[in-house]
Amino acid sequence: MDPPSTAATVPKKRSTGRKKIAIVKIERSERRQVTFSKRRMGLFKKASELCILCSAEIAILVSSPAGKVYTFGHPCVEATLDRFLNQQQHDHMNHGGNNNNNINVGALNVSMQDQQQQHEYNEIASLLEKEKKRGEALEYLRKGDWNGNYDYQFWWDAPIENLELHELNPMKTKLEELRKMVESKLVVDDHNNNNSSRV
Amino acid sequence: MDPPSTAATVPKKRSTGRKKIAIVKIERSERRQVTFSKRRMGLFKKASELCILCSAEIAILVSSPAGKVYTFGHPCVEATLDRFLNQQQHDHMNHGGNNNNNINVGALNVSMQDQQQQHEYNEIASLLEKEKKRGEALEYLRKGDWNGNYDYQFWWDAPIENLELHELNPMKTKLEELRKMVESKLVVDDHNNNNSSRV
DNA sequence: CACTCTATATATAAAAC
DNA sequence: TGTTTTATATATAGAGT
Repeated sequence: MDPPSTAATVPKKRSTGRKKIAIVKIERSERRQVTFSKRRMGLFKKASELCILCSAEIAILVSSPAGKVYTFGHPCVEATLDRFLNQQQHDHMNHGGNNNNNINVGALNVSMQDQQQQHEYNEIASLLEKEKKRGEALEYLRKGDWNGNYDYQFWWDAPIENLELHELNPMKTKLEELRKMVESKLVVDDHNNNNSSRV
Repeated sequence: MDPPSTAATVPKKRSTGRKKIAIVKIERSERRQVTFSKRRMGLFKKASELCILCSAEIAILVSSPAGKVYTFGHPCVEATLDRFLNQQQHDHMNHGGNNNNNINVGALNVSMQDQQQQHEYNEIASLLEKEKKRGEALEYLRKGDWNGNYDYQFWWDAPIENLELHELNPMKTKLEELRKMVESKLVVDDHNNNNSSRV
């Protein structure tokens, strides 16, 4: 049902929709450029909203691989930069144990910067911890305790085809442990829920 | 499977979902704070992605109404800022010749610092993504979508303790299949290598 | 505050203009 | 590169823990 000659009337699908992409460098320069452009705008928009919604000030400097530098500022880049540099000289923020490594060499220094970055680091580290906890049930199964030396996240990730015999034994043992866990769980559940699923 | 309208047992909707908001200053300080926090994180994440995807450099400085200043930088704030501000005296990072991870004032300092820290940040961010990915699989299973059509590579990632009986049966079946695979592999290996490991 | 959950608002990857 | 369309992937507001 694809009349080549009367194509004009066919409401052709113009897109397959947004695709998921991995966050790794986009190799095709054309795509990279397009993405850069789109995302830079999106970023600036987000920044703008953040400022308005929360009465925050912001300065963003982005340099594209091409070398061009784009900036965004609210109320303006200079103002925020000034404030930032200024605060560094005073540096009276809540600095945990670090009083002021207010070095002041050159126009910039790292004093507070370090603090903040440390904070960011801590934040994301905390997130990571959380995520890890979610997989707590599996942790003990993670590779590392058994004899293999493969860099797989989980021992079962190892491609069996490539394993040596001595590596398979501990694997099998673990698998059986796992199976037992499952079985015992089944019993418990069966007991509690009177659900007669057969094993 | 239709709940007998016993109001008390009805799992109440926990949320009405995201609401559209106007981009104007949020007056309630509590909400403003929460929003600031969420969006700042989102902004930094976007920035991070932009950098990775497009090999861009970036520096973001945000001052919250509370006066705190948060920064984000890739590869680090100074590098980008410095480039923007003064191409002249960018050697401040070397601290007059001593360009290392010296510790000066205070307990923290970090001077060695940003690059290093940023690197760690990136690494941990990457790890976080990984963990999140695994977490997704867990989540689906925990939610009872075991029989769903999610194409996760590792169905066994499910935290058994939290699974329900009906979720365990298919799991067990699969575990046994897996075990058989291992066993058969053992045989092959045994045959080939004449390694008398027992199963 | 830090985190979860849900329902929705937004941001965007692709493709074509 | 700018814009528009389409189909989806993400980000998040609001409420609760």
